Amino acid sequence: MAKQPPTVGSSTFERIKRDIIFGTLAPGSKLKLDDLKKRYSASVSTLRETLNRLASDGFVAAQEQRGFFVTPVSKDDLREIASLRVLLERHALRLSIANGDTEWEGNVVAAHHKLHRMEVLMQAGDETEKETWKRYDWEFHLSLIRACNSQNLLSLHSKIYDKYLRYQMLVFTFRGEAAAAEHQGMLDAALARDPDTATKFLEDHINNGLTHTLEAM
Amino acid sequence: MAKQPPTVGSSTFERIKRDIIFGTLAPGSKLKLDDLKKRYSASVSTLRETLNRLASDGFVAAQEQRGFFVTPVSKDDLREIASLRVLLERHALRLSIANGDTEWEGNVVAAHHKLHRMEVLMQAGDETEKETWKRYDWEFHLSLIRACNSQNLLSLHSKIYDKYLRYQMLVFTFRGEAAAAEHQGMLDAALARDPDTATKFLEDHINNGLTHTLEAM
DNA sequence: TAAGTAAAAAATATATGATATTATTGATTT
DNA sequence: AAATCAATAATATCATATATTTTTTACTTA
Repeated sequence: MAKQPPTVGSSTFERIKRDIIFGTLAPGSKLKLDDLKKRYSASVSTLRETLNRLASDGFVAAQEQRGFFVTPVSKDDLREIASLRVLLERHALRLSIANGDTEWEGNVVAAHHKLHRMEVLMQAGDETEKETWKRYDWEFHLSLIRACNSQNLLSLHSKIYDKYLRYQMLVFTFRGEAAAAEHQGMLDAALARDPDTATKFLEDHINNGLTHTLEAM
Repeated sequence: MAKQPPTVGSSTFERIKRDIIFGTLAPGSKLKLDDLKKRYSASVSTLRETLNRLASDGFVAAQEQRGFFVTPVSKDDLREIASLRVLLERHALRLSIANGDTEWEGNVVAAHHKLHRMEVLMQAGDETEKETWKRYDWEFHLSLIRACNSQNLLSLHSKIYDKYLRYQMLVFTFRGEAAAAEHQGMLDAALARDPDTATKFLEDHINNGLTHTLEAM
């Protein structure tokens, strides 16, 4: 029962999305089909499908008759994204804390453990694992809200998270101890089933990250 | 300076989306490329681009190697959608009431006027204008939150609104006087710059609609 | 008969080439 | 420098072709 190999379409989608999030494809740059064809070794049909999907997700801007561009960035857009992330993730966290069972707690603890290990490493100056660290960050935040009991909410949140992530990657700098403390605060409050404290830590966490990123832009 | 004719792609997108929202394409049904080709007179490539976009928006479910389906409906999904609409629209309404200028007020009043005219008509038993009525409903709700000052929020909201709309169309019945009163309440509170009352009316409005639809399902 | 399996048919995923339309560029003129 | 127009490039769309995968049908065997 091996997982079937991903189709050209879905793997191209992931690759382009990743390249946009991690800045390999610069904000605002033109996405010429001919270039992409070489770069991702896929046909025009496949690429157009992919770009249309990414456009719907907001990573690509499609201009009728003029083709596709990497969605540009701006401070205002970042502020909007951060604010939406707060709105969605706070809400999901509250629901999750109210609904989560022991299984959920276990997953949260596990996710935090992995993230924390990585944070210690990064604070020691090791920056080789940026991507792993970001993945663990995502997994921790996701684990916290996973018991919110709304697929639609989780799906919306993950889209916003990815957009937020792009801005973080754009000006990459590690917030270190502060961010780690906020994560710890969220963990403790979640396990203590204290939604007010947990959401307070979350809100600070996102807003501090926002300030940090805005300053670096 | 005439608006340029829409491309085959975008008009196909709108048509299929509309057919899903208004139930012409039944929930869960298979979307065979060959059939769609005839029905919308577009090529497979164009259709696949369209379906991929709709999949990203959640109106179509794409199953790898097995093609596309109209996203199924369920009571739980509807509850999630309604809850998200409350979350997003409440938030946007608060921001909008805080930011809106006189221009905004004018647009809100105008949108409500048109909606109200239609509501009177519907209460008199005329059901021929369902689609116009629904458009005016959308325009009124949009006008209220338009001053929220966040493109991202508006865009998220419009996607959720459309999903909610599909459920309403699915079991179409007019809530009549009650809904009209809630609209009036929102209008008055918005003009009075009373966010608490306005969001209360909004929340009731959506939740009553939800109950109404759930009962009819 | 039920269950399983192999062959056939249908549908999808992907690629390519062709055409019409639209944008962009560069040269030319005013 | 601005405006114009031809030449070039790029996109949007479609029709076809092929490989793969699903689904259906027919057939076999327990």
